[in-house]
Amino acid sequence: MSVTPTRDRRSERHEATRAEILEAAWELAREQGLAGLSLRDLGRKVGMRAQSLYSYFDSKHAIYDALFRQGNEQMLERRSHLDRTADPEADLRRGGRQFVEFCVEDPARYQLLFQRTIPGFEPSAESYALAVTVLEGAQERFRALGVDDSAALDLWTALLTGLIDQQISNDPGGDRWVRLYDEAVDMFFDHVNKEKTR
Amino acid sequence: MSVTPTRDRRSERHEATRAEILEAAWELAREQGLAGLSLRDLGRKVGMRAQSLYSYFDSKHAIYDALFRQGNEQMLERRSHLDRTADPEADLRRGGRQFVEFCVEDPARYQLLFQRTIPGFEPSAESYALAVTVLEGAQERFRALGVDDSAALDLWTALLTGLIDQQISNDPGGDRWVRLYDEAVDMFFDHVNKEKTR
DNA sequence: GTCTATATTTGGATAGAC
DNA sequence: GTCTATCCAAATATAGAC
Repeated sequence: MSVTPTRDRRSERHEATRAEILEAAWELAREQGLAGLSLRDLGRKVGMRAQSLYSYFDSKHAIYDALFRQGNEQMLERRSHLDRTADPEADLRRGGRQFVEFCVEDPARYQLLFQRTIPGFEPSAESYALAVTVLEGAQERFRALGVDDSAALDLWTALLTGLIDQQISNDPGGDRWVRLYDEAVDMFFDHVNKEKTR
Repeated sequence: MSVTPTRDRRSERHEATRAEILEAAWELAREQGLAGLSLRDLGRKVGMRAQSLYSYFDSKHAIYDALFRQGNEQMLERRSHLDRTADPEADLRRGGRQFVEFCVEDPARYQLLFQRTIPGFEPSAESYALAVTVLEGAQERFRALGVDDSAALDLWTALLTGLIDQQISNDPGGDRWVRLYDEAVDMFFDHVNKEKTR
């Protein structure tokens, strides 16, 4: 008679190896660019042949998908620590700063999650929905602020991504643009509040 | 006795073919992304084998270089039609708008000129210097405005590239972010003028 | 699960005939 | 200047032995 153990040591090991592969993939993406990721290098990094990776992922695409999902989960995890207070402007300020820092701290992740530069890669609808959640959070706070203008949300995202893109493209690892965050947000809220009272 | 003609029909033809190749390269870059450009496709598009392209360019790299140079020349040509008036704020407004439109009208060109996403491609120092010229023009107008703050210039570039990036990434071919230009610039100058009078 | 062996494709690039 | 013929390298992916 066979006994079914409650823990499946085999699949635990499988999952652990999968996680190890993804971690190595992040490192390679950071080192040589997201598009430069190759299965050979990835295999070498985890101590196996490229072909053996197929025991863990169906394709290279599936690896990008898993990375995309991990990135989104990291972002949601980060955002879950943001409390909502009675002051929506302060909430937006903190949310925006967190977003900028999250993006700048790992340009490869930013590229995967928010830019469409991997040829032929489309995130799964499920993962994409996570990203929309973040935008909706911001929109809600704008409404709480009394701003019902969709242009305000678009201007807000443009302001944040402008700082992020300039920081990543022209001063990687530095803070030349990130340090302008408070000033930029002051500017933005001065503008929004002026529009409101018109 | 041989006679030297004043026109060299052979090199004229050579130059014309080079130009034709570059035009085809732009089209391919627009269609399938800048990084997706391949010599095989490029040759097919101009009706020759990939190997024959080597009669016109030393390498694929040399083609990117030539494209980079052309893109910068196009930008400078465009900017040469911008007059400098007695009103530096109006000059900045027009210059910024022109820049946004120039970038948005050809995302592949924007990617080549301003983002660093082609693996291993570094523009020649000469071409890079052209790009710096544009920034210096903006800086000069800020000084004329009485703004001597380098942060203002950085905030200005972040604002413009934020609109551009969002437009290209999230509404290609549309105007969802570009149409916010005037509002964004109003916001910016309100802020700058407030700082000035403090 | 990992390996060897191999298929296939797709790049960039060179040599030499015409 | 263009072609054919080739080379070389790198990449994804599959088959089958162990």
